[in-house]
Amino acid sequence: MSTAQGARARARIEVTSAIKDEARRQLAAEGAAKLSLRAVARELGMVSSALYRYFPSRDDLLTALIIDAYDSLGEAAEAAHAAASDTGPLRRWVAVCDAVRGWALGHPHEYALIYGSPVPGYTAPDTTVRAASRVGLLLTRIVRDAHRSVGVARTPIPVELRPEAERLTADLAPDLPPEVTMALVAAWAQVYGLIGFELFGQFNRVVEDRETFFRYSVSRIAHEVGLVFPEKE
Amino acid sequence: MSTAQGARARARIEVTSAIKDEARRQLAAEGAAKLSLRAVARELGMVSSALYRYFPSRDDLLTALIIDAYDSLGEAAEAAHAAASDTGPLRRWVAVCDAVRGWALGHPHEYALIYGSPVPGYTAPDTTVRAASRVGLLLTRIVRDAHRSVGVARTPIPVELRPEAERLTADLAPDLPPEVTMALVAAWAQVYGLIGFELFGQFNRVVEDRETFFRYSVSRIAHEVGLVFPEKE
DNA sequence: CTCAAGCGAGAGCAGTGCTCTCGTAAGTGG
DNA sequence: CCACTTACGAGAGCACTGCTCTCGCTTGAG
Repeated sequence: MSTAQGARARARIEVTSAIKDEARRQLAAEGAAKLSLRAVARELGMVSSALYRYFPSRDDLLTALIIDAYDSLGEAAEAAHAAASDTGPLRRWVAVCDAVRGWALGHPHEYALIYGSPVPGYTAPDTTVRAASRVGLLLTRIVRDAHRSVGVARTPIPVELRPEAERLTADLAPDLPPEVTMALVAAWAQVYGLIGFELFGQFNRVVEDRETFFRYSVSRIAHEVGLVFPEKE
Repeated sequence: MSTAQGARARARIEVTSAIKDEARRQLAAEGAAKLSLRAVARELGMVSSALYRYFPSRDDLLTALIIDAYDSLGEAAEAAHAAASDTGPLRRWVAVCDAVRGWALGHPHEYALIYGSPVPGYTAPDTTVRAASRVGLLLTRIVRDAHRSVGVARTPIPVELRPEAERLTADLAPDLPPEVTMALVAAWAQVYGLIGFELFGQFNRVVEDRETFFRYSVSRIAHEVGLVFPEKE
């Protein structure tokens, strides 16, 4: 139904994706700030005003790129998870984190776009939310599986956090103990912190062997969410 | 020697700081992307070209703002530390982290500027490094004090990380065990991750009581660097 | 007192996002 | 099969940006 319904429509999605491709190229090359509609149009051999038939504004183009980036990152993470599906939870956890880091290093500007400072007056439309949560859901799944199979360690949480933890658990993973959901959310943020520091140069002249450092830190974070530590290397 | 050496020089530093103030205002209001030299000049009643007598380019203005932001953040952290100087290490740790988070929430655009995605082709000049490391040094000091007074817990690190950990220790805190320095660097990155996720909206519709969540998470991270956990509330 | 240096003003260049209008080509209803 | 609406590309134009260059005035050092 969506295929071959008029050459017009087909051409439209083709041009749309050509615009996104060229925009992604410029984004990767120069960063979001230097992404220019006119330059994209120029490169595609069209005039700038024509581009507005496809994206109503530069921000809309950026939003489209952001969603694609989330999806690309999510796919990379899921692929890594699938490749490690026959190993234990800890190794899968590390594999997924590694994949996220790898994607971030390979697509620094796109990573910055989705996890760095948001563009000026930008608030994420709901469309992005689903794409954005893929990695988080994946990590949740790993912990959930681990919980089902071997059980996870728990650290008590203070009373004032209990309501928060229970709401979170109900939303994310009702089958997990609240302590774990809590730690899981924090863990994901912490992994993001490690990647961000590396990517944005805060580790320059501080950490040298960043891959080893990352793997180690991420393992410790995994321990925090209850994944058993002394899993066979 | 630096005071009152010619009205010319005095006027210069006055205008320079007036420019920075107005630029900071625009930065806070609209974000780095919308900071415009011409708008700054306009607001100050001068013509845009005059501004180039003080800052050779827009990037140089931004760099100046970045250094000031680092200093402002560092001061906030150090003030919080001083205010909690008669308490235990864990509470001081939490106080400093809290101050950093507070500063970040109060200056989101400036925080984004220094810890979010770096501006386009920008590489931090050495001038910024010193200002940038103030918070890290402060956290190091807390852990170092704790180590001297009560000792800190250690978690063994894998062999492949030993050289890294030892180099790091030599650079940062020779009096600390390598396991701790290692964990400390990771901890700082993780704290940054928590703040970043909150600031950039990743906790929207996920975490509600963010202050409590942050304090708790930061306490757990403190535990990771060996600060004793069951310190009296 | 002289004179080079510092400074502000203005014009100007190349670039940007975005709007509007105008022909033309494509697909649709009669 | 033909008229008509719709989608689209081109072009001109507006307001804005960072940045450069030149021109005079002011200032402070020699």
